[in-house]
Amino acid sequence: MPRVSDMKKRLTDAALDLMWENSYGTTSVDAICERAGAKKGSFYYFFKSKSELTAAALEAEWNKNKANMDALFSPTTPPLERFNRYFDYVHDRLAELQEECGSILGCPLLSIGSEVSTHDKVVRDTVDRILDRKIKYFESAIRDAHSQRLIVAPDPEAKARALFACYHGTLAQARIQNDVELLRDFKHVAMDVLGVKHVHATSS
Amino acid sequence: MPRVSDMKKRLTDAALDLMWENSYGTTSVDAICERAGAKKGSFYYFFKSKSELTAAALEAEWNKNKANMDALFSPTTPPLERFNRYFDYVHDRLAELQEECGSILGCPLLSIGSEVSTHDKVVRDTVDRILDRKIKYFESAIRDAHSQRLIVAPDPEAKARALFACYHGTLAQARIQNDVELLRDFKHVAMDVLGVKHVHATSS
DNA sequence: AAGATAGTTGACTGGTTGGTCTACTGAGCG
DNA sequence: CGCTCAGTAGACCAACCAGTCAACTATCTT
Repeated sequence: MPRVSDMKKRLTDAALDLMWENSYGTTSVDAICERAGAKKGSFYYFFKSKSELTAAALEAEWNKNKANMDALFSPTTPPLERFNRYFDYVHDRLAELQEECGSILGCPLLSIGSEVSTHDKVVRDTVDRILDRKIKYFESAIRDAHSQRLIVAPDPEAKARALFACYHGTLAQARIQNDVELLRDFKHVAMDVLGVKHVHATSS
Repeated sequence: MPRVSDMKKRLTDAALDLMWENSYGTTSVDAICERAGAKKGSFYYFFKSKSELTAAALEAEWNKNKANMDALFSPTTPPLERFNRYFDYVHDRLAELQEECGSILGCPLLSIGSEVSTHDKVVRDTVDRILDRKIKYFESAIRDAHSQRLIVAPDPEAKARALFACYHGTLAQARIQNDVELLRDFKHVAMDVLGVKHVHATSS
């Protein structure tokens, strides 16, 4: 078979970078091509539309991150510790990106998802699917914590969704205010949401 | 003074409607004009750019809602009850809008804010300012709850921010999944975040 | 009635958009 | 060598974009 090319990857990488830093709507096909060093023809050779490219980019990003998530949420780590490590990891990563590009970028799934949800079924479904997969990490950590009697969570799925939503709200807030410190405190909020008993000296 | 016109209001209303349902990026000046029944010239007579119009629209929306917020968060209402009423109100409102337009729309401030935060200072600052004002309602309710010993919240501002972020994350999630039910459960999550003791029969 | 002022009109510009199309290139296989 | 075929090139298109402008109109004041 003739010729192989890394162009597909270059295009999805470029797209994700631009959409993460800016937004889906303001990221043009031309801009994606330019950053990927591709010409229009190549773009439409690999993808039949901007929204298909976006779906592919999000899936690719997920695959890149999966191993990392698996490690952070390894069953060999105590369940509540998994959350701490995950939140630390995201905090550090976003802080790093902030130095590169000057802005807190939040979660691309959430930003892109909420931007296109009402008018792009392809991207929306992809976002939905990936979010579901991510929630599964939360869910099983919560179930483990429950079975170890660290928390009371008779409905781990609902608890996971709630915590997930809270975390993503905080990420969005951090993006808008461009303040990474909002993420530092989230660990404690998470423990509240999970219902971990406080080690406070306060009574009443 | 010659001639009065409601065009400014029609423009901000149209803009907010369109941006709420779709997004900032996909809402064109032409589309705003069409919905407002205005011509290009009128638009640029009142506003010098799309982002200035957006800022004005968000401020106008805030003013429209302020009285309502004041009532919901009235100091005459028991502090935790204020939250219940507020969450119920938003839930009902979004459910109503869903019937009209088929989608859960979330919070326009958050969607627009997170979309433009990295590249539109005017809109970003407006969003930031209004979010701050909204958090104040949470903050004073939390402070009241604390002083009535309903919760333990030595830092009401931080607690308010946390709850606010959690709520907006849930709104975003509801928008993406187009599922209003996610909001119904939030009341309980909120009580967890606030640290209200459970009335559960369950013992650890 | 006259004039000042607040608001309206729509044609126009120059650049950008997502997307199409045809001609081309180069690596590997027989 | 020459064929095949994955991948590349870039000109082209119609629609659309934000924004400009000079002419126009309606209403109030005097």
